[in-house]
Amino acid sequence: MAKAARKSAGAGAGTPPRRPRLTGAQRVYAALRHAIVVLDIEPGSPLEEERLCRHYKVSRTPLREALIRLASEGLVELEPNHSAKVAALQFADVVDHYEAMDVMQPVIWHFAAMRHTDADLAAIRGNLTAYRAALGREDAEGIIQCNYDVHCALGAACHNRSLEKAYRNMLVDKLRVAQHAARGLSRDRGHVLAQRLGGALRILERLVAAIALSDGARAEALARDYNAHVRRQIIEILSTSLAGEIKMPVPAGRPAA
Amino acid sequence: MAKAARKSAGAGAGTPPRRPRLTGAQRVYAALRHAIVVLDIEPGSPLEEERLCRHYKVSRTPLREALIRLASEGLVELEPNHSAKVAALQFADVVDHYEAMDVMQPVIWHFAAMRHTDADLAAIRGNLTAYRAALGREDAEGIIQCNYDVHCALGAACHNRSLEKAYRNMLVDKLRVAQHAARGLSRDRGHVLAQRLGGALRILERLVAAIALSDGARAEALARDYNAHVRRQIIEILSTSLAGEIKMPVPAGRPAA
DNA sequence: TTGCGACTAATTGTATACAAAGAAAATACA
DNA sequence: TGTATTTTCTTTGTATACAATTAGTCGCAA
Repeated sequence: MAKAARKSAGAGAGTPPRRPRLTGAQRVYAALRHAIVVLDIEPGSPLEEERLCRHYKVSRTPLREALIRLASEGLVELEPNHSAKVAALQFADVVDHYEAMDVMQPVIWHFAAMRHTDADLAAIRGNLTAYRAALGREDAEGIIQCNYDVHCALGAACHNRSLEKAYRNMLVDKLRVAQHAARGLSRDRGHVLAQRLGGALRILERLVAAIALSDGARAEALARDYNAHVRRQIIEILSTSLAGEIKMPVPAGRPAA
Repeated sequence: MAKAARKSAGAGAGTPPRRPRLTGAQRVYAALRHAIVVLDIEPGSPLEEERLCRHYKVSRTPLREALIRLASEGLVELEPNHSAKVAALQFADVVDHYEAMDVMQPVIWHFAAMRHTDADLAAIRGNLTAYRAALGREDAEGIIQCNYDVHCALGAACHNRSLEKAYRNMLVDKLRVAQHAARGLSRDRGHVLAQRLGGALRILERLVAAIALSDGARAEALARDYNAHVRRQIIEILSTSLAGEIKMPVPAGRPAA
């Protein structure tokens, strides 16, 4: 578990020959982030510093640095003089997330279609191939990670730092939502996920075609389809499989958009 | 300068009776953030830890915590084994920012109109009053801060954690852009800003009316007007007054949307 | 003069010690 | 027995010392 020090999980966004010389804080950050995202650590559970220090074999200084960075990503909650806690994902957060995605996804895909470079398109295709393979293997972990990578590549392709940053932040939530959903699926989660997300793959393949043609309007329309599809699948899984695992306060009396 | 420990610069978003018991790291974070945003510290300049420690009278541990948090906000750049640097704002960043705002602002305003509570509306009105007063005083600093507060209140009123988080991140950039622009205006910056942003105030007043009527479509339309207006004003200021101050590499060969 | 290389100084990364705040437990009292 | 208070203990916040890395300087040789 502790070796989850991916160099930079995202797509091949132009980071120069990154030195593999990682600081301890970076290692712990990556390891903790992975552990939280894949739910190796229970949401809501406290993160006592001493305990984590022993586990990751570092002192409190780099450990705290990792916690601070995770806190600003929203993955852990920090309150002065209290133990850090793994941020819990409420059902309302899932609803909010997909609503936000409904806004961002079409824009990102549109811009990606209009502004991509050849390298961007190649990166997207590469990540999509990996995603297809993961679906074929019915590898739940791989499906989720590769889907994330595809979206990172799309974010990079739209060539707007501001939008890309916002999108990447949302993708972290997406990762967590997907992991929560997958978790409710007992043993055959790979199979179920592959079933449920096969349609998503087809949409993504059409997206690549639209991007190659620089057809922004089509990409935008596909984004709406994609998001509606994925949201329905994930919400169904969450509603049926878990029902209680995730805290599910009545979706609140919010007027519909 | 070091007493810039605003309790929570944002709008009256529902934080319960915050204990005034701030940790040193929080103080330094707030002070440094303010200093960077209002350009007391030159963009690009290095932030040696020892020097800042002496200045803020804390040890390196809390200071580094502040730097890490600022780095994840994008206000400073952190590279292992090198001094932290104040992130520089390129002209391309400004362009990206307004493009992203073109996307987010209409959505935020729409949702704010549809979902606000009475308290939200009151908060927005309060912040707008402060903004109007700042314009009347021709107080550049106040204009920028109150404008920020108004937008924070709007973000809170849309009741979607995901969108609000994304919007708030963008507002930090907005702050910086505005400060950069104001900086190029020599002595009478308050007067010039008040002149240029008078139109923005009128749009915001119409927005409040639309929100009170829960008229989402109107709010959305106003957002487009508002953003177009502000972008034009700010870009004009940046183009004429500075021209060279901000690094302005040719707006890059990006295909238009 | 120029280019390379070792040395020195400065700066960051990490570990650890101590102070302070909070939580839990034990005790005293009604 | 229940509650309030004090005490103890755990856990975080901060300071500081040390290790590791980097940048700059000086010297030397081509």
